[in-house]
Amino acid sequence: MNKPARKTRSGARGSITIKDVARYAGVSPMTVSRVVNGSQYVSDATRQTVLQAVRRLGYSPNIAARNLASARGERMGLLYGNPSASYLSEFLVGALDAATRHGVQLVLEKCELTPAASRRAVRRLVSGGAVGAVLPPPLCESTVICAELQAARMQIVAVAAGRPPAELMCVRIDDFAAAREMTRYLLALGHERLGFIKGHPNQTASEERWRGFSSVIQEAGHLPAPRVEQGFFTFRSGLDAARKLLAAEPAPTAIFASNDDMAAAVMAEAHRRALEVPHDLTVVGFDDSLIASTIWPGLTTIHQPIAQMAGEAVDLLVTAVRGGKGHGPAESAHRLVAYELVARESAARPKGAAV
Amino acid sequence: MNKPARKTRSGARGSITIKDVARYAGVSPMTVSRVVNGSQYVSDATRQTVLQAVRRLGYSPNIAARNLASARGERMGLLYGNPSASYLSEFLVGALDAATRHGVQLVLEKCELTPAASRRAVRRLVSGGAVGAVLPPPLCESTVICAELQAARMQIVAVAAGRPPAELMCVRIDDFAAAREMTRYLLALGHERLGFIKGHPNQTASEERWRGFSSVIQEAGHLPAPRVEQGFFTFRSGLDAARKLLAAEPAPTAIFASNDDMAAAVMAEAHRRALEVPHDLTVVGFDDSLIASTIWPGLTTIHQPIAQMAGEAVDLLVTAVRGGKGHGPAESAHRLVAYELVARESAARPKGAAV
DNA sequence: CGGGAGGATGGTAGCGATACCACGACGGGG
DNA sequence: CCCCGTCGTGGTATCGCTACCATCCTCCCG
Repeated sequence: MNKPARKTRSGARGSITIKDVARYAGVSPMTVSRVVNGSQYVSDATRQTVLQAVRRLGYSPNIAARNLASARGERMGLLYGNPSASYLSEFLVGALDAATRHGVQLVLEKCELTPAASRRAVRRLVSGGAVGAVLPPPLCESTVICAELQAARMQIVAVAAGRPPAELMCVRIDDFAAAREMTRYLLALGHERLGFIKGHPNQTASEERWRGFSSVIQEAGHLPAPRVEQGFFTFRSGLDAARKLLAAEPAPTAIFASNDDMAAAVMAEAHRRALEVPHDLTVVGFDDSLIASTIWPGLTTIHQPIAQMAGEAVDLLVTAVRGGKGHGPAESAHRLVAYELVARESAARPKGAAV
Repeated sequence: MNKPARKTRSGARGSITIKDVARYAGVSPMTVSRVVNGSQYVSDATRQTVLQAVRRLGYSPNIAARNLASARGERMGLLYGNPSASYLSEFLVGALDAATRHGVQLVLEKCELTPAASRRAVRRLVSGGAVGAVLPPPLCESTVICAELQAARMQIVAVAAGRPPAELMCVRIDDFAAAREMTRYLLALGHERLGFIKGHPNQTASEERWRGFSSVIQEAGHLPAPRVEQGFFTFRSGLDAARKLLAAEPAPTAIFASNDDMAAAVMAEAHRRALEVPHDLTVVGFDDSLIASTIWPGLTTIHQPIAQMAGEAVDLLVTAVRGGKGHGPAESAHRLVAYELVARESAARPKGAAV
């Protein structure tokens, strides 16, 4: 004689289980499971009924049970190793949020850019049970890492690569268009003598940004040739580039740096030369990383919805991993998300310009 | 007739289960479970045997199964909402790592500092199934949030509160001692005219740092009174403070800002006045946040092992939640971790000093 | 010296979900 | 017209672990 109480109504803790849904929809638990997991072997009518029951009851699958039964750990790896590190924070927030939503575990792994370190990181990820990996920049550009991961049969999503290889899943903004918009913004303010600091040549996004900038300049036609310096996405490299740009005669009235760290460096160098930003010099960046809003005056820059991108990357990964079982091999998926030009205090009309 | 294969030897995927350990140790699975979960009802001899078996076999419990069976979702909340935001990234890394180690889920929740927003955030956390919460600064100072959380019967760990209430669990560095060390460092370099920028008065850590600084000054005795300005941990407030400090006659040769954002602002202002750091002015910060190593010259500062602290916070939380069941109420636990003075390029001997 | 308290251990029944098979209902070719 | 392949669905057996009891044994006290 067992105590019969407590099993009369669903789970002990009152949460909705798959059985509740099944009963409500008048089907078997199995069918509910199939619907929830997107199996093809369910009639449309049944599927609708079940989905409605799910919605009505507010059912959400118990992750622990699912993992236990399916023995698929469903851990997603997140390889990081970030030179321009302010990125990571927001990225993690977005990724973690999506992971929680899907009930998968996120496993972090730090990774230097050397081949040996890459291999080690990937191995740790594999032995940690990860079945997919998110690659924020600049790791997404590393062919070594990608090759290693693919050899381990992992799904990969690259985030914010400028021109990702077609066979990889990818989430990014349109760097080219964003750079164009920013450049047009500078021209619209009345700037004519422009300076540009390129990003790290290893990253394809750098070239996209540069292409965007120069395409607008060329279209405008009548402008003096912009001064261009090579940077490497670091504050230090921005400082060097700024020194050269500002030493020129005549100096540019506006400088477009390929990321925020370098833009911050331009501001620092400008101040050292007793140039007020934005009164004497307009400075704009790219990324809207933390430093952009930390410093004063705040940096006009291109906002990347980093958290959202990270979230979508995890979404993509989960879909690929789950779908990869039922359907064919993962179809190549590229996702473009919207950027936004954020105008803060670092950009204004050039000094002599008419209002 | 079922296929008998695959259950002959432990799990399908070859992983070690509790039964393997039990068989190896010659006890029942229940006993193994007790040992692993630290129940008191196990004899020492048995415990040793089991532990040895665990080690020998490399057993690690299946988290999914554990969560399923015990119906304890074991989600930990992480409330954030960070003005000095560069903190968050490293914090998340540490917290997530520890969470993965313990097999608990981390649930993020953003939270403004208003009472209404706090209440909402806590409610979301509760309904999300969190049983404990980590509070990074500055949230750990909010009595509203703490009260709300305690009302929801959650375990709380405050991180990096300067002087935490005794009844809260807490992980922090010794702000007082760290500030003392930094101040002594400045004196050892030969600085005598010092400036200090206080942190936000709402945060107890601010006062600890200030007390540390001034205690060393007082002990030294012979120095001119330091110039002190009130800051609020933001770049902007650091700029204002720096302006006042550097306008003084004679100006200080070294400025100690209560965090890195403000120190970065001091450097910016110094450069604007054509003062070279560290040649003309020494600037030091506190926290070793990202900006400290992003800018150039790099900031000499106090390194807080943020990731480690976040990890310990999660450890503490897990222990409290798990232990809270078998043992008495959680004993108050304060954990002090080691800080480190990181000397970068922003501090040097004062200009006129003998070498 | 017996009975009861309580420590140490084992047995059994799930937790909530999926894997795998079985089964009925179609539909088209031989 | 029957057989067989495929679709849609339900049943059953776990997945690895812990809750909850039942049990045995020891030791203390009256």
